[in-house]
Amino acid sequence: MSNEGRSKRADARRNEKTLLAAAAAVFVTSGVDAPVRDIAAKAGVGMGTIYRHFPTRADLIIAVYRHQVDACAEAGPALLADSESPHTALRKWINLFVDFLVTKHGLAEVLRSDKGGFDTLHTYFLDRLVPVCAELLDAAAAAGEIRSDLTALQLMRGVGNLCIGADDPRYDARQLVDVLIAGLRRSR
Amino acid sequence: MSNEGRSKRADARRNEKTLLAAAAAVFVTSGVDAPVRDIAAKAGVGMGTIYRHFPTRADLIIAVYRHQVDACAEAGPALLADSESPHTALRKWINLFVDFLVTKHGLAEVLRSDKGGFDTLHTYFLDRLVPVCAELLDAAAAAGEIRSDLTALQLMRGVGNLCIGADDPRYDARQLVDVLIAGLRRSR
DNA sequence: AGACAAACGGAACATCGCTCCATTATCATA
DNA sequence: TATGATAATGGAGCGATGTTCCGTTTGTCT
Repeated sequence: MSNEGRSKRADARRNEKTLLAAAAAVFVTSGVDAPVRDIAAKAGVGMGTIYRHFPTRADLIIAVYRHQVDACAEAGPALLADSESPHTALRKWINLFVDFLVTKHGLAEVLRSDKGGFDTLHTYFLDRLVPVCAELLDAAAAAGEIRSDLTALQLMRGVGNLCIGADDPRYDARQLVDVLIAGLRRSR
Repeated sequence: MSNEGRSKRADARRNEKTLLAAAAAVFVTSGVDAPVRDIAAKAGVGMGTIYRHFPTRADLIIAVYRHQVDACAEAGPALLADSESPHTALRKWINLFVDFLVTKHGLAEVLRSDKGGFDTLHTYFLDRLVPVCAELLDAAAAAGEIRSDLTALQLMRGVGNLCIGADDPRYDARQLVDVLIAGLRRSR
């Protein structure tokens, strides 16, 4: 899907690039659930073209943010190597993830749910990031720094949920995630 | 609004009861964002009737769950008096709130947002519960048991967010809330 | 150049929230 | 009890949005 190779026609490849740029632009102004028509208009293409390239909205969102998600995933092992303790590495990595989420209006909202056909999006994020999170989590648990009764999947979903509604200035998602991570510390 | 007294016509009062019952029934099967048409059909009335009695969906949801929210709010002071420590009272009260939220499909989802006209719902829950939460939070802070840099509003929103998607059996909202509350404990 | 398939565009259909007002039912009053 | 004022109803209709479908256009290959 979203083939970047030479296998498609030239106009198809061109339109895919145009669509990604248009979608990225619309996402920052109207959020990730902007009307399909708006994205099509911004790109100057018909709606059929969007659906041909990105059958579901999830596919489009994934394509737009793939690089950033990958960067976040790849930062995990590096942090683990560079930080003085696994718990610190975990905290830094989670902060990276939170920074990414809160700057994408509405992304955390649609990331949450298996509802509405956003299955693919949910699955992609989890497949890509849960293993990284698990590595950091295991390291911290092995070092005896945190409780070990929480799975990486649980933690990721919890953090994702806490980032919902971060647009509201009265709600500080970062602070709540801090509290959550503090709660991981092994008691006593 | 939603006058229960003798001031309205008999058929109006009758329809209001019918609507509340129908809405409650539909909410458990289809979630709180079930189509308005479905609720009207279930109640055997026209859609205009719904909008006359409950101008926004939030009004309907509030009317359906008002008693349970009130019960939760009133349980706060009682828990504070009965528990051995304010922190324990806070934990128990939060658990009460979480139990309420996770059993109402989709309620946490719509509770989150100022988006989509659910303002009233958000406001009602917060007006009713934040003062109670603040009392418990202040007591625990005064006892030196928890960090004091978190507002009751922040905490309530965080807990509400963590309850989103609790339908999924792989996601245990209660456990994550436990971790969050544990994170409130004053370090060292 | 010509032909063929890939890609396109946008009209058309479905769903849902919400409004509007002609019609119906209730109730105070004579 | 009959009646008229008016409270309340119901559902067609409008606008917004997601999604499909197919006649038309355009690239590419020979």
